[in-house]
Amino acid sequence: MSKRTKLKDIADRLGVSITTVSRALNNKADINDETKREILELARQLEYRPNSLAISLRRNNTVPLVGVILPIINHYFFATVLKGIMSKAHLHNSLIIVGESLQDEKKEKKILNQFMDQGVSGIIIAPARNSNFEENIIPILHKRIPVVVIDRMYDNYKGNYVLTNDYNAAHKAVQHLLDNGYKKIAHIGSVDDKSIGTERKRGYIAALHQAKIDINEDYIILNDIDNPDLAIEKGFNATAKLFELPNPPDAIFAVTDDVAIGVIEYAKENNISIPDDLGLVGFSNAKMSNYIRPRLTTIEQNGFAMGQLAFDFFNKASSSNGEVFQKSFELNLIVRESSVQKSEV
Amino acid sequence: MSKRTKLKDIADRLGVSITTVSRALNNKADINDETKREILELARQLEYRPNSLAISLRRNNTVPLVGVILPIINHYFFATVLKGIMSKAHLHNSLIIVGESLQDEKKEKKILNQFMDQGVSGIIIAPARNSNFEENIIPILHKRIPVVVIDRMYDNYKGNYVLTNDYNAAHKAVQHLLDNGYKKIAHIGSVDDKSIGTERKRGYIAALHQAKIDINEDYIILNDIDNPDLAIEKGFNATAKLFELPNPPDAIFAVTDDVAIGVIEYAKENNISIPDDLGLVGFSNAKMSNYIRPRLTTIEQNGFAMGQLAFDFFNKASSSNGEVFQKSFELNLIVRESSVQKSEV
DNA sequence: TTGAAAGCGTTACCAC
DNA sequence: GTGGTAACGCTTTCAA
Repeated sequence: MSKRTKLKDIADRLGVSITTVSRALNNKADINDETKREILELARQLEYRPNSLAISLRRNNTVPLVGVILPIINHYFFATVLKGIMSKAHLHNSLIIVGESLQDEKKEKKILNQFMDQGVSGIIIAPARNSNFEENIIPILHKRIPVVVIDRMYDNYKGNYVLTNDYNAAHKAVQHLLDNGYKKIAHIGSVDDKSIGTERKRGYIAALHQAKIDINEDYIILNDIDNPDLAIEKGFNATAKLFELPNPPDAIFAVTDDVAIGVIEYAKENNISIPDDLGLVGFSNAKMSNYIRPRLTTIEQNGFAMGQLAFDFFNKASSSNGEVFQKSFELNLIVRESSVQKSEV
Repeated sequence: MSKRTKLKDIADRLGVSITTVSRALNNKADINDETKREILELARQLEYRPNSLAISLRRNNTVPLVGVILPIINHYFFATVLKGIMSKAHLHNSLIIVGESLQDEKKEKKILNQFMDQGVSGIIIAPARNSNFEENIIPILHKRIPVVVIDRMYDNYKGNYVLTNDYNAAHKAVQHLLDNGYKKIAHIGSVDDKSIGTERKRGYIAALHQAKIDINEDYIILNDIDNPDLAIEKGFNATAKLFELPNPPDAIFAVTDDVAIGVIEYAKENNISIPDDLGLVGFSNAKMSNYIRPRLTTIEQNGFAMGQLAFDFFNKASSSNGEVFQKSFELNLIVRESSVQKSEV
C-alpha cells in the first residue's frame, strides 16, 4: 500500500521546493507557466490530494461542524427536524454531520464518540429511546461543547433542549374526543420508558380523570413501535385486540399517525365506520394523514421549527457562558374527519 | 473574544512544559500526582479543549468524511437513500456530512465548495433538477476525489453513478395499463430538463408507440413538482384539466405518487371511480401509496439499496485507480388496486 | 520566479 | 518525573 502523496513528494521528484508546488496547486500568481504545468501534471499522476487537516490547522480555521444524531433518519418528523437544522446551519455557514442511532444506544454512543473525535463544535441530538443519558450525553456536557437535546427528555437534565409538550397535546386530543361525544376511549400507545410514550399516556389518563371517567386498563395497549415499517401493523393488531373485548371502545387515541393508519386499516376490513362507530385521533400530522379516508384528526408536530430553534440554541450556547436555553412547544390539534361524527356535524 | 486555550497556555501559567501538560491531560504514567491535579484543574478553568485537527494531523489519521448532497432531505426517497449511505458509512467508520440543495443549483454549488473546503474525501450527490453539471460537478472530478452521482444523470458524464432505469419503469407502467384494457392513457409529468421527468415521459411515449397508439399532446401535462408540498395540488389541477377535455382519458400515468394522490383526490371529489372509470399508476412506492384508497399501483424505488451501493462505489473508487463504477437499477411495478378494473379481476 | 523557514497544536521520542 | 525537540502536512511571510 502506497502512502498518500504530499507536497514534498512532488517537490522532490521535480527538484523544486515545496513552496513552489504549493503555489502551483493553489493557482497563485508568480509562477512559471512551464513549472506549473509540470507540477499539475505530476500531481495528477500521483493522485495528489491536499490534507485538509493540515490546511485547517495552518489557517487556524475551525469550520463549524455540528453533529446531529437522530434515531431514524427517514422518518418524516426527524427528517424535517434535520431540514430545519440545516436551513439555519446553511445561513451560518455551518456544516452538519449526521448519524443515525437506529434507537440503539450502543450505536448512539459510538457515533457520539466519532463526532467528538472529529472535533464537532456542537451536538444536537434526539436521543434513542433507550439512550443511556448518564453515560452517553452527560460526559459531553463536561467537555463543554454545546449540546441541544431534542424531542425526548430526561429527568434531571438541566441543559439546552427543544421539546414538545406531549402531555398537553395528548390531553387535548382526548378532550376533543370527549367533546365529540365519545365515552369509551382507548389508547394505543408506545412502550417508552422515557418521555414521549409516557407523556402521551399521562395526558390521556389525565383527560379521562378530569372527565371523571375510570381508567380501563384493557383499553390501554402499549407497543414497541420503534420500527416505523411495523407501526401500522402494530396499530392493526392492537385494534383487533380492542375489538375482541366484551365491551370494545368507541374511540381510540393513537400514539402516532402510523398506528392510527393501522386502526383505519382494521376498521375498513371489519366494516367499522370511522368516525361513526369509532372516533380516532393520531399524532404527528404525517403527510399521509390528510389523504387517507377518513382524513385523520391528529396533533401537528412542527419538526422544521423545532430543528431551526435547536440550531439557534446551539448557536447562542456557543457564544454564551453557560446560559441555558430551553423551549417546550405547545402542539395544535388538527381536526379532520376521523373524530367528528357526521350526525353531529 | 478570547482565544481558545491550548497546551502552551496552561504550561506557561504553571511554569511546566507542554509535554507535561499533555501527559497530564492524556492520563499518561510518569507524572507527579500533584502536578497532574494542578494541570487538570487549570485546564478546566481555562476550558481547555483539545484541537482535534492537530491531533489527527499528528496521528496521521484522516477521518474519512463523505459529503452527501440531496435536493430535498425530508423527501422519503432521498431520506431513504441517505439512510442507505449511512448504513454503509457506519460500517466503515466514515462520517457523513449532508447538505440540502433545495433544487437550487446556486445552493448546490455553495455546499459543494464548503464540502471541498472541509476536505471531504468524497462526494455523493443527487443533483438538483437544474444543476449546472458542467460547472458544479465536473470541476470536482478534476480534483480527483471520488464522486458518485445518484438518481439524475447527465449526457456525457463518464463517472460513477447509481441510477434507476426510469425509461424502462415508465414503459412498464404504461404497458401495464394497456394490458388492463385502458386505451386513452394520459401522462401527468414533470418539467424536467434532465433525466427523470424526461425519461419517464420517453418511456410513456415509447409504450404507446409500440402499441401503435397515437400520442395525444393534450394528454400530456407537465408540471413543476419541485415542491413536494405542492405536488398533490399539481396532480389535482392537472387531472381537472384532463377532464375538461372533450375526450378525457381513461387512465393516467403519474410521474410520482404525490401527483397520483392528487389524481385520486380529484376523482373522489368528482365521483370518478378508480380503477373503473380511470386507471392510475404512480411512481415511487411512497409509504402512503399502500394505504390510500384505492391502493395505488406504482413503481418501487429502492432508495436504501441505491444509497448503499453509492457508498460502496465511493469506497471502491477511493482505493482504485480511475476505475469507473456504474449501475442502473431496474424497477419493479407493484400492482395494487388503482389500475385493475374490478370487472376484469 | 523561487526557496528557506516559521508556525498552526499536538504527541512521541530521547535525554536528563 | 520532567523537558526539549522533531515531526505531522501545509501556507505564508520574507529574502534572494
